[in-house]
Formats: sequence, structure tokens, C-alpha cells
Amino acid sequence: MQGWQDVQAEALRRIQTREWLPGAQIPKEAELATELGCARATVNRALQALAEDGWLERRRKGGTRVVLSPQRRAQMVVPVLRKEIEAAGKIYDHRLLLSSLTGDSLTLHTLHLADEEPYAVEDRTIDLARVPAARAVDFTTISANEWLVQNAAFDHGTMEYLAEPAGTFEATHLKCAEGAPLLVLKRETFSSQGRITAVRMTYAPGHTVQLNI
Amino acid sequence: MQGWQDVQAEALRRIQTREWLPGAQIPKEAELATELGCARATVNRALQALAEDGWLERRRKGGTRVVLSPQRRAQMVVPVLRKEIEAAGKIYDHRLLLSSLTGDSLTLHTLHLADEEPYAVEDRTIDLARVPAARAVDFTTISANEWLVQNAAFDHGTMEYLAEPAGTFEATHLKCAEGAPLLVLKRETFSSQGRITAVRMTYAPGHTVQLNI
DNA sequence: TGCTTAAATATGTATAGACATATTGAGCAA
DNA sequence: TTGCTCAATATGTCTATACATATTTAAGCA
Repeated sequence: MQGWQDVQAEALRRIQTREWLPGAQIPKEAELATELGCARATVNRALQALAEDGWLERRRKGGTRVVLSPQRRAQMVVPVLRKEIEAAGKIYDHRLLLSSLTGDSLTLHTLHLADEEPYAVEDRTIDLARVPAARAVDFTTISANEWLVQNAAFDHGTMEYLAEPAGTFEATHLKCAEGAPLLVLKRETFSSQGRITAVRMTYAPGHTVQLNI
Repeated sequence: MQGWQDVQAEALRRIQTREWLPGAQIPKEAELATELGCARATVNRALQALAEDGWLERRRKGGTRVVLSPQRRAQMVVPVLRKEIEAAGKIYDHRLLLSSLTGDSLTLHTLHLADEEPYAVEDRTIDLARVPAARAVDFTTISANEWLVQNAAFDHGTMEYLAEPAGTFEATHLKCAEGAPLLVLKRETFSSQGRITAVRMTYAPGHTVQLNI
């Protein structure tokens, strides 16, 4: 009944009730340990967790202080279309619309379907220098989206959502009017070697992206 | 040179190189500790971090196994408009367009400006039962967005992005054509007591949302 | 006054040992 | 077979201690 999670909860309470003010130093680990009746290591574990969550800033010798403006972070799972669609109880399928190879750069256009209805169109470029194995893959069978997730471990990446009007290409494949507002996702993923792939995913009308805070 | 971060890196390497296959059990903590020449607590710390990052699944007595399909998570900081705008080197301002009180429900319409240019329109409902202090606030001075961030600690929330055509209201205030594709954010935040506020933020054309993986 | 250097100090982390707790799985009973 | 009990076991966590490391502060010196 005095675990580090309890200590974390208590510290978070003091932050949120402004008992510990933003920017202010909080008692040092040893003091808190004494006050709460536990070992310093326990306090340390708790405060580290809070620091990782962005509530505290810690510096050796400098002590621990409450962050000026706690920036909360929203999270989402990186979308893997097939799972997203199957999770909604629908049947996933996809059509490879175009595949073109220029040097080490492979370009793929894919239409993703949910219950035979258009779900999204994908415009992807793969750098084969980073993923040589992709040369031998038949992307009509498995979608590039999925194959890369399973076979190309990446370090980091960026994602960007925006709204754009449907062009002729999108309107045709997504069965919507030209100019209809569509949600677009641009994503790039990198390994330590450099960029693996860049995607532009245009979702059918009505699509939404959910995040949790 | 044998810290828990090193152990974490080594474990992550084994996962990514498929030395430890998805779904497979990995050696138990005690064994890894012996193999890597460190204490079990060190291995524990490392594996816990990997579990928190979604690479491993751990169960008492059941051991630790590599997650079937490592779902990567993308993160973004919850947008606080003023900071977002000021970070871009522009001057933030806002206009309260409408304020209406019905029982415990306060509705606010706000136009947010960056360098005097329209940036977004906000349609917000605040539940005053959860934030009584909001009754006394002059939201022409401080935006609801910002006041709530500073004064209403929330537990959790949901966010949803979508693309919608500009209506007459948006077109007027955001200076764009009716029907222009706009990025819309719907957000709800909750305290342990219940919902604090619900927002619908419609961004000016061209706005993008960035996330990091 | 300004610079360099040396102590002081708070956090970071490792370790061994102990106990807690959730699950599994085997053995036994209905 | 089904259901129950109980021992075995892997992870979860706490503790006390020790040392590492980054920074600040103070002292010393030019």
C-alpha cells in the first residue's frame, strides 16, 4: 500500500491541486522518501515516471521542478489499414493500381477497400536501397503498408494530417465528387540509414482520426 | 557501461532483428541477467520500459513475450493555439464572437487570429458544474482554450480529426470559399467527475497537424 | 572583478536480498 | 470430463547501500 505508483499518484495530485506550483522546486527525493515513509528508490521511480509523462523536469544537483506548462500529449496507434478495417468488422481488400520502378525508387498506387467500398487511396514511394527485400515482393498479394510494417523496422517517422479537395484521381477511385473535402495523411518513416518510405494516404469522405489523451 | 538503457537497447535489437520472434517467449529475467552480467532488477527496468513502449507483453508467471504485431504509437502535443501560433513567430489574438449561458452549460464561439489573419474558429461548450470558477472569467481577455488548460486539470480526453467543407459561418470568419475543405478537430476532456468541455475547432485552409512516431 | 578550481549536492543507477502477487499447471475429487 | 485446490514460478516491487555523474556553489587566485 506504499508502492511507487502510489507515490506517483500523490505527487501528481500535488501538481494538479497546485500544492506544488508550476515552475517551483519540489522537495528532494530523500525528503519525500522520509515524509511518505518509503525508500528513496521508490520516490525516484515515481518521479521518473512523472518526468517521462512531461509533468516534471529533473536535473542532477538542480533538483526536480514542476514543468511551467504541462504539455499533455495525445496518442494514436499508427494506422495499419487492414487492421483498422477488420476492427470495424469489415472485410479488407486492396487493388494495386500502379507499380513503377525508377532506379532504387519504387512507386506504388494502391486502392484500399472495406467491404468492397473504397476506403483510401495510397501513393507510396519505397527506397529499395534501404529495403532490398522489397524487390522480390508481389504487392498485389500483400499491401505495401502491411509488408513494410512487418519487414522494415524503422527508427522514427513523421506524420501529417491535412484536408484537401478531391482531385480527379481521388474522385474516381473514392467515388466522390471532385472537390469534396478529404482527409489526407502524409507519412515518412526512417531507419538509421535514412528514409525507407513516404506515403500519401487519401481517405474516403467521412473518415476520422481518433487520438487519446 | 552496463546500464538498463543498454539492456533495453540490446533487447530491442533482438526484437527488431527477429532473433526474438513475434509472439515468442523471451528468456526469463534471471537468465538474461546472468547472460548479460547484471542484476535482475536492471533487466527488469529495461523490459518494463520496452513493455511500456509496446514491444513486449509481460505477465507474472507467464513470462515475457514479444508482441505479435508491435503497434507503434504516434504522439502529438495537445494543441494550445496561442503557443502554436507564437511558436511560428506570429502574434496571437482572439475575438469572442458569442457567449451564451443555458443552465450549467456555457457556449462560446471564438475566432483565433495569427498576425490578424484568421487561424481557426472555435465552438466550445463548458460544463460549469465541473468548473464553477469559469463563471467569473472574462473570456474576451483570456481565451477559453488557455484558461481551461491552466485551471481545469483533466484526467483524460478524446480527440478526433476530420475534413469538412466550410459552411457559411466558417467561410465568413476564415475568409475562404464556402465548401472549401477544412481540417476540423473535435475534442472532449473529462475529469474524474465527468465531462469538462467539448470543443469543435475548425482550422483555416492549409492547416496541418503534425505527429511524431 | 573575473576566472579557475574544488567541494557540495541532487539525481541516476546498480546490486543483492526479500517478499508480494498473479498465473500456470499438475494432481485430485466430483 | 469437469472443477477445485495447491504448489511452483516469473514478474512486480521495496529496501538499503554504494557509487556515478552532472551541476551548482563557494572558495581561491590573478
